[in-house]
Amino acid sequence: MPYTLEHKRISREKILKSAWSLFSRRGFDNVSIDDLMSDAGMTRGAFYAHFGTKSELYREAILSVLAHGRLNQREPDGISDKAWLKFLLNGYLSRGHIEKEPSPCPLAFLVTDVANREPPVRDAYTQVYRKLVGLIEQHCDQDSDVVMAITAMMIGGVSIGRALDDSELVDQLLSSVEKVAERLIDEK
Amino acid sequence: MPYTLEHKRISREKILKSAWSLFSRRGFDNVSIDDLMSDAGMTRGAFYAHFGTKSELYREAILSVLAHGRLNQREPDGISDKAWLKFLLNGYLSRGHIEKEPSPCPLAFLVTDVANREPPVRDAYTQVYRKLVGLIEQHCDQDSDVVMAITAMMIGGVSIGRALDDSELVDQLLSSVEKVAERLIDEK
DNA sequence: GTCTATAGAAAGATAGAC
DNA sequence: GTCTATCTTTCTATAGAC
Repeated sequence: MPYTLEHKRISREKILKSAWSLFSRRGFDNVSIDDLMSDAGMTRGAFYAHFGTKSELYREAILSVLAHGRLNQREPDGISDKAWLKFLLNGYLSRGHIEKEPSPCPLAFLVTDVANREPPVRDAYTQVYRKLVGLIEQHCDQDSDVVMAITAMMIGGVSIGRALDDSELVDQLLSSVEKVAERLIDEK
Repeated sequence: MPYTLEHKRISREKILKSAWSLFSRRGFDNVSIDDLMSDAGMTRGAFYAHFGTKSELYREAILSVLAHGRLNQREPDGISDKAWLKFLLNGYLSRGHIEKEPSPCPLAFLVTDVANREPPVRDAYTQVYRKLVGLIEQHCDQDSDVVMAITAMMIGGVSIGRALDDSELVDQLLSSVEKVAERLIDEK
């Protein structure tokens, strides 16, 4: 039996990982199934043994953040809620996240892209969004207005940063958002 | 002489208007030149008398906001800077902007889309972004950190709102961003 | 399950008539 | 300047061999 269930699971995970990375960096339409599969080390035909359509993969790739995303990391351990939140902010609002991160945040990298897609994809986005909001809510004792404003700033900051052409301006934007977000967290 | 210079100018403006609307609502890749031209009341072939490539039109459509965008409106007249800014915020962070506006803000509607494109397009986006930042800076006496955070919240709020699947959550997001932005404006 | 080959559709850009 | 017709490429999805 050359192909086990476990082998299939691994192939599926490889495809999801490639999808997360490539869709985020280039957008749904600019990634072909050929691109995806060769990045995952397979060829086109194998794709349909795992997913019914390209769009279905898109949805699954977004949802995979819930299981594998940075948001699940509890390190550094033993620090306070506020400190953890500031640690999160610092990594999120960074040039590294924008330029190099192989598994970036789909909320920021795919906002516009998702808005133009079918309900199942937007539903996946909404689930991930709720997760981020919930997480921030847990780590700072501010009302939900402030929490939602902070997430909007984070996602906005990173997505705008990716669109801008001027790296100085990007640095300024990221650091401004970080400062103001920290101020909002510490208020009260 | 059936085709005057003025007639050409008008055709060009029609194409730009259609491009602004359609690109914003569906994204660059999901709008064909056929779609654009029939929306503008012409056929495909005529396109190339006005623009060299689809991408060139994209850039021009984004830049056209500088001349024709809401940001140039000075109404309601005779009100204070802060009041004008709050008026802007209220319209920007609204379901009407997200759902019905025929000429929406490309900064919010096209963030992710622009990030995946060539330098000339990103340059256009950057110009429009600077314009919005400058405008907000002029109307509130806050440091540039707060100004950039507010723009990130605005653009983030609207673009996320377009991606979400749950209209209650969208309302909550928009109103939260508006409240916190107003609070930041009034501070000090 | 994965491969190669291919069908079928869509879209960007060009050519030539009016 | 605008039209119709067409070339060409690209890509999703399927078919059939191993």
